[in-house]
Parts: sequence; structure tokens; C-alpha cells
Amino acid sequence: MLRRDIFQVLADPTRRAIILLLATQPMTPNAIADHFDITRQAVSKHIRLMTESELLNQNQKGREIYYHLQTEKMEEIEKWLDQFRELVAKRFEQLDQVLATLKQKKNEKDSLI
Amino acid sequence: MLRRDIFQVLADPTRRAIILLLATQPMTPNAIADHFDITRQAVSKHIRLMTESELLNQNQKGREIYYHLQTEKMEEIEKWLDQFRELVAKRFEQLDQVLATLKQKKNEKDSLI
DNA sequence: TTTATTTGCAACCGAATGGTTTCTTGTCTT
DNA sequence: AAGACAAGAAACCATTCGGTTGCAAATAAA
Repeated sequence: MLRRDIFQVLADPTRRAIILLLATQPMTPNAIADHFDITRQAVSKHIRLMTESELLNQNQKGREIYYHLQTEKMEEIEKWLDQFRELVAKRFEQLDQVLATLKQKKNEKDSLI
Repeated sequence: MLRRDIFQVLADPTRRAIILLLATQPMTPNAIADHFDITRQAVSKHIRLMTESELLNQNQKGREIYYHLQTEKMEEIEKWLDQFRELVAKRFEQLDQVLATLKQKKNEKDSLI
């Protein structure tokens, strides 16, 4: 199945590098391609996927197209991570509860001695 | 190219769901598969990838195998995001600097009037 | 108005992905 | 000891991925 989301974008190391590149300033496809050992067209395909995932916006200046990051899109990862952290925290709460119960049981037992 | 890292794991929605499932408690492949509309074997393949990515550990109890999350592995995402956020912050610093320079220029001009 | 530059698109290719079905192995149950 | 259950492995399949080369369109520069 064709998946076009931020997680899909992050899955490729070249795309992660492109994200870091564009984090500081907008760049043209040619400028981006200069940083890698792949053809400009390959970079173009990465750009297309990233645009379809709404992570990139374009800004045409003459024949050049400057691509810039839609940084809000990155928040989706944060949101997912928050969800994850919350569940992990809940697990530890349960663990704490178990420990507390054990402690209580132990005290009850002690009092019976 | 075969990539076996946490970003690759996150790329698939079923695997993300498995992560959230295992965030609260360890589970067997069968138990995990019950939550999805795919075969146990398909789940098994997801588990294998996640184990190879060092995100899952196993704990055999008789004929059952409980898989549990290696939560530290998730920190790699956080680390990458930190990197990203730092670069974005730098961009805004530069912008602030530009604005400050403009303001200074304006003041100099004003003083010439 | 040619010519060069920047970009995107299409077709192709080998490898990886996500699923299936079938089979084997190991461990409980009875 | 025999049958049921849990899990992994292998072979297969259609689709996607990440790359390539070649080409067309638009804009800039000569």
C-alpha cells in the first residue's frame, strides 16, 4: 500500500538528511543534490514524496524553485511519541501500584505476627 | 538497501500499533495478532524486523514467547528530533539577527536626518 | 533569437516490503 | 504416547522503493 506520511518520509536516511539541510534555509533541488552522491532526479523524487506528505512547500523564483520545510508537520511525530510515552508511564504506574500492594500485604502479614 | 533501524520500524502503521500495544505490557505473537486483520505469520515478520532493530526482546515461557519493548531504543528518535530542533532554532536566531541589523540600520538612518 | 540552465516527468530496473500459504519444530495436555 | 497448540522458516506474489537514463517545458542569458 502506498503510504505518504511523515513516518514514511523519515524512513529514508537521504530524506532525513534533506530535512536537516532545509531546517536552516530553503534550497533548490540542484543545491540539495550537490550534497549527495545521487542524481538530481533521484533528489527530485524524494522531494516529490516529501511534498505529497505535506512536509515541503515550494516557492518559485524564476526558473528556480526553493523548497522549504513545513515544520509543523514534524509535530505529528512528537504527538505520536507523546502517546507512546503516556502508555509507558501508565505501565510504570501499574508497577508502582503492584509494589504498593505487595508492601501493604507485607505489612498486614507483619502485623499478624 | 536493507535498512534495519528505528525509523524503518516506525514507517509501518501496523508496527507503530504493535509498539503502542507492547508499551503497556509484554505479549505473545498470537496475542498481538489478535489485534490485527493479518495472519500471525505476518505479525511474526514484523516482530522479526523489530527484534533485528533491537527494539524488541524476547522472554520464553514454555512454548510461549513474550516480546517486550526495549524502550531505550526509542530515544534514538528523540535524539534525531533534538538535532532537528536545534537547527530550526538556529534559523530563527539568524532571523532575529537580521531583524536586529535592520533595526540598527534604521536607527542610524534616523540619526542622519 | 538562439543557447544554456533548472526542473519535473516517464520508463525502466533490481531489490525490499508486506502479505499469504505450507511445513517443521518444540512444548503442553490428555 | 498422541494430539493440540505456539511459534518460526521458507517459498511465493504483487507492489513499492530508490535509483538510473532520457526527454520536454519553462525561464534566463548570450
